[in-house]
Amino acid sequence: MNSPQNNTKVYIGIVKQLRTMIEHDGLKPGDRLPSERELSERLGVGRSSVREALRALELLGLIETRRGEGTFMRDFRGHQLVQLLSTFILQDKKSIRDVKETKFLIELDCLWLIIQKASEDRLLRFKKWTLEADYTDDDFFLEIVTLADNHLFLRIWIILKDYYNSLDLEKMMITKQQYAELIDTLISRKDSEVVRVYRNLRKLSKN
Amino acid sequence: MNSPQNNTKVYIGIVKQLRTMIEHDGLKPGDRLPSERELSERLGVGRSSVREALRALELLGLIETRRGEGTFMRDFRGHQLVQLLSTFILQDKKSIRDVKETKFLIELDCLWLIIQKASEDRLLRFKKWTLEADYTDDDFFLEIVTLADNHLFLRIWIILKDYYNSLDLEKMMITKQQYAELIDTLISRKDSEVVRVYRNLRKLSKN
DNA sequence: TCGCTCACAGTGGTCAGACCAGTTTATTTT
DNA sequence: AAAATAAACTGGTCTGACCACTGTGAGCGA
Repeated sequence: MNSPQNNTKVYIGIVKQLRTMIEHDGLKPGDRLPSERELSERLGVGRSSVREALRALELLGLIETRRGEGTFMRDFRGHQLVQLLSTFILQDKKSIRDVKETKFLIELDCLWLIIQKASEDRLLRFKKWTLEADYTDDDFFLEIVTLADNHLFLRIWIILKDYYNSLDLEKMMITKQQYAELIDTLISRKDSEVVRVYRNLRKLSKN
Repeated sequence: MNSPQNNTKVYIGIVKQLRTMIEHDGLKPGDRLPSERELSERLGVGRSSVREALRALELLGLIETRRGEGTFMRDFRGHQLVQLLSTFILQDKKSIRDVKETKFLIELDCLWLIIQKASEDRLLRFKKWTLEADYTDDDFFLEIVTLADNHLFLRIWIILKDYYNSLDLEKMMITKQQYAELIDTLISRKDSEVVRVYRNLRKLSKN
């Protein structure tokens, strides 16, 4: 499906070559990449072009550079993307509302995922933990989102959380009782009509 | 201009200054940014540093450069970020499963948002459209996600959709009847217990 | 006056070289 | 052997140069 990219910029090509290089050499987080000068020579391009590619990857949080040491693979998390996406894209009031809404719905999605995926026994322990755990809002939902076992939701949620906190808004203050109530409700609805339709659609989407 | 602070890289500072510049001048998608050389002079930094900042923003899909013309604000969409995030981050099978799961749940979230936000009348027209519209899967859900009026969900969904399509997987084939059934169910549950708990939590999160 | 050509200025794209500021490694000195 | 020093890296930045491309306007001809 690759279109004939006639006007492909050099740094984009470098990014792609880096990607295959990383895959081929099996580079993992923490591993070191070749130096800028070596890449420049090996790929037959100028060092500035290499740098443009690296800076882009750095901003995306995929690599990390340390002066005097080198360039390293990074354990991708939200990172810089957070500040940029947030400060650039999320400026008006409506956007802030969208963030709240999205964060909230993702948290509920994860709660739902946990309940759908967990066994009866696991579910009881989960509910018990909900009531007993000593947590702040962030920690609580971080646990929820982690338990949902969906890395993508985790990534997105962390980004939203960081942005949300940077807004210095009033925090949600929800009691443990309310959480427990929600979980109870979701559990009791585990076989409800809505969920059944959800399930059907999901089954279909599993090719 | 920039006091050479220890750890702050110049191009990061430039990105931030660009951001405030865009905000201050009220630049909108399609508007032109100052040339690289002018920015270089105005900010008191080298042109290569300016370029590193611009390339990073370009990769994020925030700006667009046209040789011979200039640099322009972009109407942000998934863009390059898609291919990069996808090829770099989403490689193993579990990640693919996460993408499907996330895409699916976001679509349901948006459906839920529409139903929650819409008036009785709007809802009827929506349901009618669901049955009558001639759409592909993508178009249908694009409409759903758009109607949900949450730009963040829209952005994320487009990214996921593009990645999903690039996988060359079997498409979901769901009938209009099934869609309608789901919508009916969601509407009928609009005031159900689950939704009420959702609402309560949401109210609390509205500080 | 109108319409066309064409040179020119401006813009992004790229490169090479230079220097700075750190880190690591090898070498010398103690 | 240990410590101090020097050399050889690394990324960070700036400058100047050249290319390819675009828009403009001066100048020419009709």
